[in-house]
Amino acid sequence: MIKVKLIHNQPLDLASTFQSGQVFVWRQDGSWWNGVLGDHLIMLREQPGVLEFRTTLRPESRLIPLLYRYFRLDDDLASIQASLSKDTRVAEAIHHYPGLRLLRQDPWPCLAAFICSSNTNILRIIKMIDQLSLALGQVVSIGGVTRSVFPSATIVADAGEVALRELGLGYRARYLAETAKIITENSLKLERLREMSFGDARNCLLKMAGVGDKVADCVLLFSLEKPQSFPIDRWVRRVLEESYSIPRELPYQLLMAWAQNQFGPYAGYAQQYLFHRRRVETKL
DNA sequence: CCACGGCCTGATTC
DNA sequence: AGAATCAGGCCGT
Repeated sequence: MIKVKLIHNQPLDLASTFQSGQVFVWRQDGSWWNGVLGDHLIMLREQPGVLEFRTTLRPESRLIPLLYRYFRLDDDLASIQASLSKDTRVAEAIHHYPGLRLLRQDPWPCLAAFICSSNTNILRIIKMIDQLSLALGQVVSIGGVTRSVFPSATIVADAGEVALRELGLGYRARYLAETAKIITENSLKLERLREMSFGDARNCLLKMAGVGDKVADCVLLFSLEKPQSFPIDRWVRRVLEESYSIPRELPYQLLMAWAQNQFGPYAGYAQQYLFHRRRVETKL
């Protein structure tokens, strides 16, 4: 159980990155965070310019390129932030959370999480993801920390709607079961959506059960390499109405087009900053 | 294309 | 206290 370090030169704040609603698997335990990526348990601790980690992956050094991808350390965040800061509301949000980064997640767990996210709150999403992993996923542990792997689409499909309902998914059970089944039967590789254009990948997602505009845009942004994606939930809509004098209750597509024009090719980053800032403001 | 009601569930508000 | 509302929507009509 050795500790390994990933040295980087990028703004990175684990707390805001993990708690800004893009991912639901990370838990804080003292100065360490633990979570599961793929089949492996990861523990992370941040020091200036350095990410310290422990993992069940062997050899441990194999995790370094994976973390590099996961945290999108290939994005030059400073220059993205500079270009987004032409917008004063976004600039203000960046000022508060300069180390908030978008993550590059695995598409299936990401899709599943956001199918579960409809009409509910973050606490309950975490609970549902947790229940799915505990009931259907393999156990992984390091030292005293034990977590469970998020089950594959095949395992979820085999479990079936009734079992998912018993895990507390409610009406989302049918959506997740159906989508898992389609993905398994067509051996549809969600990763292939990365190679498609934003519009093509989006249309493909929209055909899946439980996936509408908002869920599709979350999956595109958080796992499919589409940084122009601009998911609009209640919070983001609220910000647009309050800070940009956007009329209330405009249709989703109209708002999305406005935002992509306003914020440009990295509109998704703007969304993440605005969303997180607005939510924290409410709690204050 | 838009508007509307129903839907699982748990916490919070009225 | 018990009902309505809210919470990171989607689906069918």
